[in-house]
Amino acid sequence: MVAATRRTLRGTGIGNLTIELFSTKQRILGAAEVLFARHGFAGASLRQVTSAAQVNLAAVNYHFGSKENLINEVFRRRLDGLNTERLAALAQARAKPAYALEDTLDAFVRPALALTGDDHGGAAFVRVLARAYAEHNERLRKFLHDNYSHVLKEFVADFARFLPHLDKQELYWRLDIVSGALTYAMADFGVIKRRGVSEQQHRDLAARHLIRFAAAGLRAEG
Amino acid sequence: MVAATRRTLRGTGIGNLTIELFSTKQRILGAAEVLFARHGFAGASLRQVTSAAQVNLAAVNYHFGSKENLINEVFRRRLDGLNTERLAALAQARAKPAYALEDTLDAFVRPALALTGDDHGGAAFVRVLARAYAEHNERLRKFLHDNYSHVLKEFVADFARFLPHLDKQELYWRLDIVSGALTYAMADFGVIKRRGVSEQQHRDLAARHLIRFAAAGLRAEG
DNA sequence: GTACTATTCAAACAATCGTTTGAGTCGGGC
DNA sequence: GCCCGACTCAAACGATTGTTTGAATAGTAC
Repeated sequence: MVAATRRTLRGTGIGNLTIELFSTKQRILGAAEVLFARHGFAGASLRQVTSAAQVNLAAVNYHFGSKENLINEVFRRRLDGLNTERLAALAQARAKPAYALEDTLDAFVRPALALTGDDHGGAAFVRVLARAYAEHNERLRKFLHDNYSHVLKEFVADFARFLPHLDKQELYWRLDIVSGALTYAMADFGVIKRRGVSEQQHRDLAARHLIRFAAAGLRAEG
Repeated sequence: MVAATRRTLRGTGIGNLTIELFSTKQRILGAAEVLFARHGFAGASLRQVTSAAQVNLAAVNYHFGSKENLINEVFRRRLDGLNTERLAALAQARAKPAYALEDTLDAFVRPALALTGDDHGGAAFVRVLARAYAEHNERLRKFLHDNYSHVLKEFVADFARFLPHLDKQELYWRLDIVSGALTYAMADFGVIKRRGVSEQQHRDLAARHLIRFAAAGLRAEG
């Protein structure tokens, strides 16, 4: 119970800074990510998750306390890194001599799109993100706002600078459409079959398309 | 059992063509629509649905056979009319002397957007539609394809005509983004608070924005 | 060795799930 | 009157849900 908030220390054992790659906790998070993407938060049961992760059923409540908290941790595991990368990309974009709207969008899109290709389960997570958008779940929105609203604020500030002809309400309305559209598109991206081009090329092309698409939508006059 | 496929005849009683507005079936469909929008297909239970509809629990299986079939019928009730209107709007657009891409998009968007404002539960249904997009449910996709693919085909034909620089694969990829973005935006539209303008004005403005947005994304060169 | 904490495990918990049953109600046709 | 089909209802079905329990199993510190 109390231990649910503490950390398991395993792995190669070089002191207590060991990264826990295959711990029970991480196995659960990975399996949950895939199954939440496939069947939704309500549709995937803890028995499916623990079975896929090859851990005991009780391990979820032991390590995470509840299913709802497991959902939160599935987001936290990826979003901590993703938003750090986004902020870093944004800082880099701001330093460009000809910093433009497309660069802001690029800083937002590219780190997320990179998730869909390079690693273990990142593509599933992007689909989980799209689920979260469609869910409109109040508790989940609160969790995301509490933890990552500062990132959104940074981006909104730059969007507002590049789109001075839009009042605040109109800007939020459009950003909502754009972020929803981008998230939906990226979720599908992981599924679409590639042909003839490398994954890196395909991702670059998709990023450029999405950015042009979003920029055009944001710039369009009322 | 057998009766599940037959029709209840109630109401004012002018012959057997009576429209059943408040029948048990319609009450279930209405309640299911709202609760599926709010909690998802797996998240909303039949007990919640029948309780909200003020009908007996067994009525669902009596009239619809199963929960999955109830989900299908929730879609059918709206999509039959919606797609008829979309095809009618498309025919009208094609007759215009200066028929353009924006008119095709208008024929697609406006009937759906009209759902969010004028009637009883239409806004909820648009959110159900957005759910369906995020779900990627195979059985649901098959149902929608089996029943409404001819509508999509008509629209795709015109989009292809207006966008000859895109090959077929690229066109589908963009249409997928656009329809996902539009559906997501329209789902949110029902929730957004209006201020100072009438509902009709607000909807017109939103339609114009969405269409410009989508047209810009579709026209953007690779 | 003992003591202690962390973790795993099988088993059970009450609650809820979709579905089925069988008796009961209602209304029109004969 | 009677019958019949359509419909509603309370109750129960077995299966599955998230969660909890208490014993078993490590591994470390003393």
